[in-house]
Amino acid sequence: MHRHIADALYREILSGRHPPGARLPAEVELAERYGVARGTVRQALADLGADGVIASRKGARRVVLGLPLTQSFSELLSFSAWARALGEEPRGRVVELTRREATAVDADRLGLPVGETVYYLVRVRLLSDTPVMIERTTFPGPIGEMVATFELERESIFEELGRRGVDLARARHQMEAIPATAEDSRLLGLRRAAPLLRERRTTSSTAGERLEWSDDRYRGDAVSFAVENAVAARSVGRLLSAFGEGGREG
Amino acid sequence: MHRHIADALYREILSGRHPPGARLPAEVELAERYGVARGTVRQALADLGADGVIASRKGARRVVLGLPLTQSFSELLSFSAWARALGEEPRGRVVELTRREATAVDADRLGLPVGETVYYLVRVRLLSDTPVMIERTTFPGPIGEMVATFELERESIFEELGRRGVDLARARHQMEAIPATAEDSRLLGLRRAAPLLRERRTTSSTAGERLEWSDDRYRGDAVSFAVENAVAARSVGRLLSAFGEGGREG
DNA sequence: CAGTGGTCTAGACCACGTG
DNA sequence: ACGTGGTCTAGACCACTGA
Repeated sequence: MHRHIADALYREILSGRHPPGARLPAEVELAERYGVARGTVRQALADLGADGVIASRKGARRVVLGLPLTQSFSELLSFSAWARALGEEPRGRVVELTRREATAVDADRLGLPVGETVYYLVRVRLLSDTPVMIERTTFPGPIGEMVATFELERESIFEELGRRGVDLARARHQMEAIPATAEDSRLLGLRRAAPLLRERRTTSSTAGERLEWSDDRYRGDAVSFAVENAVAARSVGRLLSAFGEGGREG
Repeated sequence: MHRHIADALYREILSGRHPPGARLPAEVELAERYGVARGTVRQALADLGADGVIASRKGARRVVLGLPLTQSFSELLSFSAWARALGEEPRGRVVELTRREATAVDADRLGLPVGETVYYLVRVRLLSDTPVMIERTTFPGPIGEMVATFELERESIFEELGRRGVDLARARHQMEAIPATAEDSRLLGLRRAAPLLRERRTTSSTAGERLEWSDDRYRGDAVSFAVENAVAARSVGRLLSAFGEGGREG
C-alpha cells in the first residue's frame, strides 16, 4: 500500500501537478484521500524522500525538490539499463571469455583462495555503434558457469542473474581518472593516455558473499557519474586513499 | 530516543560485540531492553540500515554487514575532513578570490539571475606539500561575503559555514575524467592533458536554496572516490548523459 | 494560534526463514 | 511450528512554521 501511494504521488509530480517548489498536501489529508492511517502515508513519503524527490521540515508542508537522478539501484550496475534510458539498444562485443585461476587481486576482491577457478570476461560496450566502455569482469566459478551460458552480445548480465535468483544486494564502487593503456586506446579508438574514468566495483549478496568484481573504463568525454546525498542518508563517502593506493593492477 | 538507540547499537558494532555477519537481537528484544515500543526500535534500525551498517530480510534477524566507508556527510564535502582522516594537516593556497557578476553557468547552477553578484574562489589544496586538487567555487553574494572573512588558507569553509548556522543539507555531485587544461597542469605541476578527476557539486539547503557550486579537479593518481549502495537505499545513480552533455564550461 | 511534521505507543495480521 | 521482520491502525504529545 505505501508503495502504491508513493508511486501515485511520484506520478503526480512527474505530471507537473506538483512542480519543484510546490508544497504537497498534508499527511492527514493524504491519509484521508487514500483511506489509510497516517503512518502508512509517512512511509510512502519517506520512500520519496530517500530518492531526493521531496524535502520535509518540522512544522511546514513537504516541498517538491525535483526529479531524482535515477530511479533504481540496478541502473548503477547495469550498462543495459543505462543505455535503454538513453533510448539506445544496449550492445556489447565480447573480446574475451576465459576460465582461469584467481590472481592475488581476484582473490582479494572476491574473497577466494588464490588459484581457485574464476571466469574472466572482457566486453566492449557500444552506444550508437561507438565504443564507450570496456568492461573487465571476474566471476567466482559457479556464477561464471551461469554467465558463460548467456547471450553476452545482447543480454544484461545483472538482469539475467537477477532473474535466475542470484541475490545481488550491495555494491561498492571506486572511481578514478586514469590514462588509457595501449589496449584501452585500441579497443576504444582513442589516442594513447586519453583520460578514462575507471569504475572498480565489487557486488555482494545480502549475506556479504562476493558475486563479481569488475574494472570498467569509460571514455572521459562520453559519460559522467552522478551522486546525490542528504544529511539523513549517510551512505556515500570519499574513499580514504591517496597516492598509489588502489594500485595499477587493472 | 531512536537516535540514542541507533548510536548505542552502532557503538556495540564498533566495539566488536556484533562482528560483521553476526545477527542482531530481535526487535522485540531491543524494545524490551530500552523500554520503548517496537516502532521506535525499528526507526533506530532504519537509521543504521540507511548507513549500510546492517541488512534485513523478512523472517530473519538483522545481519551486521560491516562499517560504512565514511561516518559523516561533511566528509564528502570537506577536503579538510578528508585530509585529517589521512593524518594530514589540511592546507590550501588561495589563487583567486573575486566578486563578479554571475555567468549563465553560475546562474543555472545557483538558481540566480545572470549578472547577480557572486563570489569566485580558486584554491589549490595540498597533501604533504604536494598539490592534489584545484577547487573553483562560486558562492551567492550573501554566502560569499561570509566566506571572504574566513582564514581561507587554513579553515574549512563547510565546517565554518555550518558553525555560523548555514543550513547545508543536500549535495549533488557529478564526476568525470577530463584532460588537464594549461592552467590545471600549471597549478598541479602535471604535464598537459594529464587525466584529472573532475567533481562538480551543487550544495543546497533543506528548502532547496542553492548555497554554492564548485568545480573540483583532482590529480588522477592521487585520489579515488568510493560509493556504496544497497538495494534499499536508492540514493545513488548514474547520470543520464552521454557525449558532450555536461559541457566544458569549467 | 491553528496546522504540520517528528516522534512514540500498543496493539494487530501476514509472509517469510530457520530449525 | 515458531519466531522474525514488514506492514498497518488509531490514537497521542510536542516543537516548529506560517499566517
